[in-house]
Formats: sequence, structure tokens, C-alpha cells
Amino acid sequence: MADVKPSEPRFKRLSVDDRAAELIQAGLAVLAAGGITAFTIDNITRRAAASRGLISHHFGGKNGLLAACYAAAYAPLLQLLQSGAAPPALPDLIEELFSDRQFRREGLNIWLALWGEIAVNPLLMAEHLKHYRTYHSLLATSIARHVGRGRPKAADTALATALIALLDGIWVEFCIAPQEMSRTRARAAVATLLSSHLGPLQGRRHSQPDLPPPELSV
Amino acid sequence: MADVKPSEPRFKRLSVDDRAAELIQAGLAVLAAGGITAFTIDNITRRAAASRGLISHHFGGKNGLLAACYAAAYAPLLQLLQSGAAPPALPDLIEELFSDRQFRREGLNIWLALWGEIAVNPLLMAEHLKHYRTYHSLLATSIARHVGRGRPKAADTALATALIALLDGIWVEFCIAPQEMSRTRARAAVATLLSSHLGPLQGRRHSQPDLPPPELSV
DNA sequence: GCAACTGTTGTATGATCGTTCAACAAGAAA
DNA sequence: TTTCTTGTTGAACGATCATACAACAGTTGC
Repeated sequence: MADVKPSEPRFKRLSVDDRAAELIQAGLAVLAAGGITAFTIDNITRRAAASRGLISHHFGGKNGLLAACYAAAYAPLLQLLQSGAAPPALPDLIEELFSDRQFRREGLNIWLALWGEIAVNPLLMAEHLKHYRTYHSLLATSIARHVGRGRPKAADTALATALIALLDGIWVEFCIAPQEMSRTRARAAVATLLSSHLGPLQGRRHSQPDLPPPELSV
Repeated sequence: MADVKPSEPRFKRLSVDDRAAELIQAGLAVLAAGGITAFTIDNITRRAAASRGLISHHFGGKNGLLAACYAAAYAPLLQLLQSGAAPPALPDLIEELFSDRQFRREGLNIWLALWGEIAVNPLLMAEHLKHYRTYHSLLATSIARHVGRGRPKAADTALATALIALLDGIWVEFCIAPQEMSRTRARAAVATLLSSHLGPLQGRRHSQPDLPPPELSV
């Protein structure tokens, strides 16, 4: 009878970009928490507090959102390499990769979830190749600069290939056997395998002692 | 009217072990071809030419079969390390890992599919840890022998950790970007990163020239 | 041949999947 | 306020999912 309050809006109306961003973020969160099998319309829209129809409306279907999530997962890595006018110094880059921002299981789980899908999905693989080549090229440039070359030689690109693989493998181990691959051991692995090519690799910003891990002390 | 032939048996009756093996093999084939999302009762039993009820009957459900598939995927790797009285010489081991038997996308895809699941499934992760520790320990022993030690020191176990990660990463790259990670580049990556610790790593059996890949020649 | 055992079948069931789309309503423009 | 645009909703749909289980039929031992 009394008090017919104007019943606040049933939903919020977002711009296309904002809504897309929210769905992508929800998709990434779902991937991180439950892997690719948890990447369902229901899970994603529930987490995004949106309705089921929105994914088709904004991305043309679940696969469209998955591709967008993949690009979004790659973005921080590429941003790291493209932040300045030139690629960052290699020690700083590696230091950042092992920072709290990057070296987190919630974030890295997303890669494992996506890799398993890329390997069997030609469309996603094609999408991946573009990002990979940018990543690889920028990393090779960083390596070349670090060893005093203006532009990468074949040895630099080969080392970039090897470093990418090593980092990927470290992330795999950190995600599937966190008891065995700590951040400290990860850093040690990179330092051990790369020092003969690239020197000590001490980051400028974080040049504190960085003692070898206990499990490495002889 | 005529010719009432005794209608050959509608199905073959297998021993528990044989049927389990067939289902595991079908499960692995499905994982390799379609990733974890293709790992369904229908796909597996169709490929195994068996009926839907068999997976629950033999493995207690889909997850039971998945665990069995994981163990089966690890078996060849462990067998490689446990074949003789002692772990094989490191160069031979690495040579075998890059052989046609091991370095195949169909087989390696299985790892990518499983890793994504292990990362978010505590039960599978616990199962994984057991196998991983055996693998790591045997590899550390191989490394120690190769550098002339009877039993692994801390540096050897650390190197085993790094080598496992590097191999995992190479497999990832080979599966998701086969255009960029050939067998030749994979071998080069391992040789480049390990030579300063382990020497040239020339396998006994395959001591042919094994030229560095074109992209490495300076 | 016959009976007992047990591996196998395939339907039934309920849950969940991705997609579609007509109705709706929030917010901007008039 | 009223109109218009367009982002949003959620029910409906058919397909597919994992599991349970009663009936069935190879196989073995007698």
C-alpha cells in the first residue's frame, strides 16, 4: 500500500567494451579455478552476474569468448615487452616474470587450461601463433641487446626459443607440482641454465643478495 | 528359411586386465585427438568398440579411468628410466626422448590435456606427485652418474628439476606451435642450455654428425 | 549338454551443455 | 514526458553429458 519505492533497476546497462571486458575477466577467472572443463556459459555468466544470452550476443558464442580470453591472457606478457620504446633489459624482464604480479598460480593455471585446447583446436592455434611470434621476436631483441648486439642474430633467436620453452615448463611444474617448483627453484633453474650464455642476470631493481635456495646449498 | 547361420557372438568377453587396457588405450587416443573436453564416456567407448556401462564397471566412473590414463601416460617415461639395473646414460636417455617413439605430437598432446586438469584437481595432483618424484629422482641419478658422481648432490637434483621443466616446455611448444618448435630446434635448445653443465651430450647409439640446425649457424 | 559365473549390453534417468530469440527495460535523445 | 535505440533477460530447445541397473550372453567348469 504505502511505500511503493521505485524498485532499483533490474540490471546495469554497460557499454559494449565494458561488458566484453567483464565477461572476459569472468572467463579467465573460471579457467584459472576449474580449467577448460569449467569454462561453461553457466559458470561464466554466473560469475559475471550476467545473463546467459550475453556471451552469444557479444562474442558470437563460447568459442569467441575463449579466443578473446586467450588474447587477454597474452596481453600482460606482451605489454611487459612493449611497455617502453625498446624492449626492457633482460634481467629486469626476468625479474618481473618472477614477481608476485606474474608468478602466481591463479594466473598461470590459465595457460595450462588454454594450451591443452590450443593443441587440438586449429583456429586457436592460428591465433596463438600470431601472439607467439611477437613474443619471441621481442624476447630475441632483448637477448641481443643484453649481449651487446643491435639486432638479433641466429643464436639470439635460438636462445629466445629455448628460454620461452624453459619458462613454459617452469610454469607447468609450478602449477601441477607446486610443492616441488617454488619461485626460488624456478629462479635458480633459469639462472643455472642461462648464466653461461647471458652472465649473472642480476636485475637492476632487485639486486638484493638473492641467496641460493636452501635446497641448492651444498 | 535356409541358411540359419549360428550368428557369431555379439561381443567379445575379455579378462578384466585386457578390457581395462583397451579402455585406457581408447582414453589416451581420445585425449590425444581432442583434449580433455573430448574425454567423454561416449567418445571413449565408441573408440574402444565397447558399451557405455563398461567404464563405470571397470573404473568406477570417468574419473577412475582418467587416473588410470594418467598412470599409463607416465609409464613409458618411467620405463625408460627403469629399464636396466641402473638408470641409462644421460645422452642415451635424451636421445631416446627425441626419437620417433617419444617425440610425437599424438603422444605429447596427452600431457597438455592432463596438465590442465591436474592443476585444478587435487586428487590427480596427488597422483601426479608420486610419479613425478620417481621421475625426478631417477633423472637426478642419471645426471650424477654423467658427471662422475655415485649419488646425486644438490646441484644434480637442481639440474634435474631444470631439465624436466625444459623438456615440459619444449613439449608444450611442440604441441601448440609445431611450426616453431621442430625436433631439431628442441634438440638444439637442450644442447645449448645443458652443454655447459653436462658437456656435448652425444648419444652413443646415434653419434652421427647431428649438425646444429640451420637457424643456429652463425 | 547343462548350470553357474561374470563380463557386457543398452535403455532410462536427470543434470547440464550451447544456442536461439521474443520480450523487456535502461538510458539517451527529443 | 515521450520516443527510440539497444543492451539485457531468461525460458525454451535439442543435444549431450555421467551414471545406474536390470536383462542378457559369452565362457568356464562340470
